[in-house]
Amino acid sequence: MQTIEELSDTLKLLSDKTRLTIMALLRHREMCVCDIVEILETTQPNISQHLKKLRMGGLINEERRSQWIYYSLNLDDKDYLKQLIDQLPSMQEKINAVKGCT
Amino acid sequence: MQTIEELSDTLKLLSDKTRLTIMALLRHREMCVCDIVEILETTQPNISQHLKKLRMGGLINEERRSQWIYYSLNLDDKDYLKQLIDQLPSMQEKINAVKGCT
DNA sequence: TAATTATATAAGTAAATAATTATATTAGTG
DNA sequence: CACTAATATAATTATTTACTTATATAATTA
Repeated sequence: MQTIEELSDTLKLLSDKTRLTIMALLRHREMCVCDIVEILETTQPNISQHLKKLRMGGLINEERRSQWIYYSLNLDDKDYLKQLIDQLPSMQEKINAVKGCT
Repeated sequence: MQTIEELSDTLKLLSDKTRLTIMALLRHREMCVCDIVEILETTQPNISQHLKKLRMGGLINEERRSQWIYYSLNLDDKDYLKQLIDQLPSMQEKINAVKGCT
């Protein structure tokens, strides 16, 4: 159970198409910023800012490994959000289509 | 399964605090516009416009009965949204606190 | 340590949108 | 039919926000 304000803030995070696509990507595997930038074909600051919002909203985890920072879903305690994310189409084709940024 | 765009549009509808509160209210029972206006303490056009968006997004039903138009949830085929709405706190106290608009 | 790669932050701009005020529509009633 | 009540629509305004461009930080490597 949460307040209406908490839930609306969370849904606001997920209601942006770019951020929702990031969540769809991370459903497949953790990714670093450059992976996401390449797949979504946008600028690095754009993705970086969206990731920051998702992280501050508690929806993703961040972990630095040398020069890369990996992001992953953080929904283990949020079943009602997992159900949402499960509605999203597979991003596997898009993931396969790029070569990786390293 | 839906497109990312469809889901983000739906979440945008639910990410507004006023609209999410309307959904929380309708979880208890169908309501006419004046009920909601009274409970949320805002203007009639404001609520009317939010209801229109929710209706056009397929999230609520509309039914006229003489001069009143009653709105109710339309989530029977959307389990992943029902779970969301179930996260919302009860509005029973707020509903009890008003006298009804008729 | 200079150069490079990956990422973050800051500032500015343009577009989207919630709320307000004013007006129109629809239905019931004397 | 005039009047009132319930609701919708239109237009305006103010706020929010996504994206861009420019710059800063952090880690790696030659």
